[in-house]
Amino acid sequence: MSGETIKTARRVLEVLEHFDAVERPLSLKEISTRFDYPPSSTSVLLKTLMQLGYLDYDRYTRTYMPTMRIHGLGAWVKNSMFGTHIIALVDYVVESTGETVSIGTQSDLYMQYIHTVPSPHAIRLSIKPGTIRPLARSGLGWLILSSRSDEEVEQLVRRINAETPPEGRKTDLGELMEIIRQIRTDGYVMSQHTVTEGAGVIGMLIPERRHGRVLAIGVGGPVVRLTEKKEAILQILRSGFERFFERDCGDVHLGLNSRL
Amino acid sequence: MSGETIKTARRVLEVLEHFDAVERPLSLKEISTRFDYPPSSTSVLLKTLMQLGYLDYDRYTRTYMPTMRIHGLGAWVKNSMFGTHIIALVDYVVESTGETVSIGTQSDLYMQYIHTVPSPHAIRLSIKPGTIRPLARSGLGWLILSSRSDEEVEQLVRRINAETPPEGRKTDLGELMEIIRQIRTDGYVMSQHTVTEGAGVIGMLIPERRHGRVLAIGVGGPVVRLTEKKEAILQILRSGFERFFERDCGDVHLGLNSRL
DNA sequence: CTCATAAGTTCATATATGCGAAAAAGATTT
DNA sequence: AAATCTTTTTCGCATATATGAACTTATGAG
Repeated sequence: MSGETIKTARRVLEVLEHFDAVERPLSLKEISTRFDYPPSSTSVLLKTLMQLGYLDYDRYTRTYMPTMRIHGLGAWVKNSMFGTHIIALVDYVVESTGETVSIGTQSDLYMQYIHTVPSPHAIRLSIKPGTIRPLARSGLGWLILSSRSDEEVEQLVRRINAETPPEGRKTDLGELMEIIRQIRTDGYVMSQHTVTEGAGVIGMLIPERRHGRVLAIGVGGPVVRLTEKKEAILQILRSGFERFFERDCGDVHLGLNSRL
Repeated sequence: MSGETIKTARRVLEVLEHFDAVERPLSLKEISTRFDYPPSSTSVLLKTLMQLGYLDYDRYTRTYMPTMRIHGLGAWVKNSMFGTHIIALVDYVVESTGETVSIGTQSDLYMQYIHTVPSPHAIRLSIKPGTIRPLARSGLGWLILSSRSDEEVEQLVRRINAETPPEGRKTDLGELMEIIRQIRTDGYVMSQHTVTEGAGVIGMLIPERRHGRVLAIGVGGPVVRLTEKKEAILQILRSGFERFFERDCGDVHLGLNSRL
């Protein structure tokens, strides 16, 4: 499974995110040091971002600062991908459970968190939107797979194993199908310690696709807290669906006919 | 003056901006065609953006879609760079003049629009935030230069001319100093047809620096409309300063002592 | 004012990336 | 089911980019 990314693409986004982290102008030196980029590479990259309109450069303080161009990006995604009702659902579940709530979808052969609202608790599961997890080895990944046909799952597992390097862990189809059958029966997933020791997720499929994508909602937090209030969380999710989705959603599985 | 940018950096931002323009999932082919990128280069780039968390990929619709990671970037810039009072000033001037209003600053050897609020008119001057203009050949550029000492202006012009390719237009210091003296006398700039035929800008220096940066506010639009209501625009700018800035701003020049 | 230090730029070379052509995979039509 | 078309991936090679060392410029300390 290739994890290689284009170095410059990664750097562009690292730099822009770093400005978000510090929230002040930065010098070439500060960025170069922070990411261990060579100064000459950093200089060319920052000049490029200035030319493209994303940064401005003050010769007198010798610092770079983002322009407002960056701020406008992606404003449409929230409504287009989630609609006001899914956003309302997420906010409702955060308020009602007190935990971090995320929306996940299948992204290539991964499960990807495409939206996250963090818990107000100081002790919280911290998930950055965009984060990817193995599709066949994460709670929401299993949940999403449970919406696919057995044949599709088999095909995906074959693909995943084909792209796994020899030293990587292969996915056992039999074990995975067992997990998926259980999820289909329960109508939800609860996974503990699967990705992060001590952390878990309780999730359900969202009874609506967006842009052809299966979406899953997950409540994440320390396993101890999740275990204590598991039944409450499930009830909150169910009542959230009733409240924010118009149609009957007694059977939240989107069916074996996943190619819509 | 080197206009070269790193190809991949440019592509990263072109792709992300294109999603904003179309507001729907896109296939590799659509992106490749839109920008005339080779398919193999497009494939690697999109996979990289997925790995970095900015896009998700749906294998079934074979389309990419941004995640919410992009949406959070730059949210702090508005308040940090402008404060609520400069934002309020801009909105007030847009409402009162009916024209596009922008904030410009010196960025390296350019004047850069770092924030823009478009006019509600259908016929409006359209300026994308981040856009750069020659410092010595634009209205807001001259305005910003008017806040520098004569010595600093001379040094900048020398630098600009050194970086101008042989076939490019050199800046005549004498002519420029004449323009700048006039602006210093008037307390504002009105430029017509300088960058875009038929378009102009009326601007004043903002009586406050942010992060060490000189800021200029400009009202842009068709020359005809600007000429008609020039005095009104100047009055609106002045009353805006009085309203949104606490200190006395009778002399909006920030002084010859520009190194604060 | 001089010297030392720090930051940023330049340039030749090494390496990563981009490209085009071919191949593979998927979808549509017959 | 087979053929055809479209989209995406693969791979060897050409080109762009990244790097390190040296140089230049700017700043701060004495």
